[in-house]
Amino acid sequence: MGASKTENFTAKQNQIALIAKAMGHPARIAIIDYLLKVDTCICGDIVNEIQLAQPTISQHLKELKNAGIIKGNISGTAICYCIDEKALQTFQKYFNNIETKLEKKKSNCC
Amino acid sequence: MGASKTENFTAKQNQIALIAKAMGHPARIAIIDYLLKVDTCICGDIVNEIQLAQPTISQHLKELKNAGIIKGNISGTAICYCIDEKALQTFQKYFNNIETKLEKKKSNCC
DNA sequence: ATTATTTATCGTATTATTGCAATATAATAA
DNA sequence: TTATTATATTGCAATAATACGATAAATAAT
Repeated sequence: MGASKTENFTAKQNQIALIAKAMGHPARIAIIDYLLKVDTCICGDIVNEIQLAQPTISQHLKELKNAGIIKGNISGTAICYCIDEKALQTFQKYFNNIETKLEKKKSNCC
Repeated sequence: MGASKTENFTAKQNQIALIAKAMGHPARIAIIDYLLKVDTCICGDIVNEIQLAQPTISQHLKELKNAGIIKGNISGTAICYCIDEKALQTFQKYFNNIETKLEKKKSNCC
C-alpha cells in the first residue's frame, strides 16, 4: 500500500490503531480466544486448534506479540504463549471512554 | 495477500475481526474521535480536520460504514455521518468478556 | 553425535490496503 | 440551464498482509 501517514495522527490514535489492527484478523481473534480458554498458557497446539499451516500461525503470533497482546516464554523446545493484559486494558479504557461519550450525547443523525 | 481463510473461524470471530480491522488505521480512529467530539453529527469538514485528500477520507468513511461503526444521512449536498453504536457495543461486550476471563485466571506464563 | 521435536525465518505467489489525481454524481443556488 | 458545492468512484502506483513450502535454529532425547 501507500504507507499510512502516521505522522498526521496522535500517538494515542496510532497506538489504538496498532492494537486494533493486530486484532483485525479472525485467526488472531481465534488465538486470543484459545489462550483465554485454556487456563494454563499453551504453546504449539494452537496449530492443531486452528487449521492453518505452522509458519502462518507463527507469523500471527509474532504480530500479536509485536502489538503487546501476547507474550512468550521459552520452555524446552516449546514456547509458552499467554495473554499480556496491558494492551488489552489500554484498548478497553479507550472503549469505556467511547461509551461514556456516547451516553452523554443523545443526538443522532439517522 | 493471500485471502484470509474466514471459513475456518466462527461467525463471532469473523465479526469481531471485521470491526477491529476497520479500527486498525489511525485515520479511522481519528474520524471516530472527531465524531465523538463534535456533539452534532458532522459531514465533510472531517477533510479539514484530518490532513488527507478528500477521496482518501471518503474511502475511510466507506470502510467504517461497511463495518457498521458509522452511519450517514443525506442532507442537501452534504452527508451527515455519525457513530452507529451497535458495532462498538458488540465490540465492547467482547472486551468485557475478555476482562472477566482474565480476572478469573491468575496464572501467567512470564 | 544423531535424531526427533518445536518454533522461527526465508522466499515467493497472491491478494488487499493506502493514497491521490482525475473524474463522475447529486443536490442546491444563481 | 448553468454554475457551485459536497461527496463518491475510478484508475493507478506503491506498499503491506496472507498463506505456505522449504529450510534453519535450538533444545531434548536416545
